[in-house]
Amino acid sequence: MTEFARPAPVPMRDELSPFIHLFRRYLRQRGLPVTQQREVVADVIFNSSEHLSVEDIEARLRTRGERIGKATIYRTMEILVRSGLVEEHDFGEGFKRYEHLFGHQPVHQHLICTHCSKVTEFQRPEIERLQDEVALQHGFLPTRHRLEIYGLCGDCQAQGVTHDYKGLTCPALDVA
Amino acid sequence: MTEFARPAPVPMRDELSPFIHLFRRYLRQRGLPVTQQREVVADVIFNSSEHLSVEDIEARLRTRGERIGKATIYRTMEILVRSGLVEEHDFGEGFKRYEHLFGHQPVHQHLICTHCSKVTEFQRPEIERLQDEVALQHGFLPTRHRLEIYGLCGDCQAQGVTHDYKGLTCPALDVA
DNA sequence: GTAATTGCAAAGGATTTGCAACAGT
DNA sequence: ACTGTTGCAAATCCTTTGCAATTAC
Repeated sequence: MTEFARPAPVPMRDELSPFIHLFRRYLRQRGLPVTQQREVVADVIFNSSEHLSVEDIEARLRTRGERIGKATIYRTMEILVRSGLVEEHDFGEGFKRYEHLFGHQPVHQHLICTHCSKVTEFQRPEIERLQDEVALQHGFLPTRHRLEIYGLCGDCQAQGVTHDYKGLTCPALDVA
Repeated sequence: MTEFARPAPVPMRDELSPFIHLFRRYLRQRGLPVTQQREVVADVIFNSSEHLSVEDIEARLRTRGERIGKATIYRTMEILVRSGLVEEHDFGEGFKRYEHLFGHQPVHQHLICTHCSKVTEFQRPEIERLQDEVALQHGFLPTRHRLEIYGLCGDCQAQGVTHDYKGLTCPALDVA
């Protein structure tokens, strides 16, 4: 039941995200071949508003009937990140996640549910100021920052999920 | 020249960090054996004000003349984190770093040099407020947050180091 | 046609796990 | 004595890399 005829195993160029043009343009500017694999991988990212792992991307490609090697996905992500069209995240899960930068605030932060891994974005412009202030105080030349808040999302709370043990340990408070 | 007689290959109990008592106490409370390996590994962390990787810890153990398996270090770090005496960090380097929590502000943030990996700590209490505010707005139940600022430390700037390409890409700005 | 990409499988690095020998209580 | 730990090696997970076949230009 995993393999059966799909309407359009190879998606038509016209059905790809309009943002694909930006990626094609970037590739041409660098003299890099615009391959079908690169287009489809980029399209998966461009069509998702989530923070996808390489495994997620693979799964969506499979759903589309595409069979693209994992190495190609990794190599394409590298180019996409370098192009500035996609951002790489490491939420401490042991693997990376990717997010396109269209329709987002140019700088934003993340709320990460430690139970269901859902990621919600928010923006607090004062972080930018704070970064510059702190950097100045320490003679630091800042390039980027990351603010992440971990906890339980509303859905998980509604389902009665309680906190993991994280932070709930009882540190020994006085010397024995 | 790596192997020669060391004064005290096995450190005496009395020379261990006074904080070791806290760890012993934690272990006893749980009915876990207080082993020499656990004590020495904990002592390495307790005696360093840096953010150590498992490899760093191994190196320091070697310097002390201790020969402790990597698996034991990993297993001990797990207990130390659970005890609340040590905090685990993931600065996106592909491995974890550990820091003890004595003599630190209970909550603090990090400045990370992308060139020499030096970590500087700072504290901005307003982050706490911000976390709670943002969480409230999104129906989130926060447990912890992380604010990290990446860039070049003063030393590296003084040595004439310039930024990596990170953030210096030129995203295609208009549709082709 | 030529140069770069693809896909596979092997390599790599960090971390984990299985298991027999061993240490702590 | 009994239970849990240690250390080694093998296994696992994510990611990178080498190389012959293939594709873009």
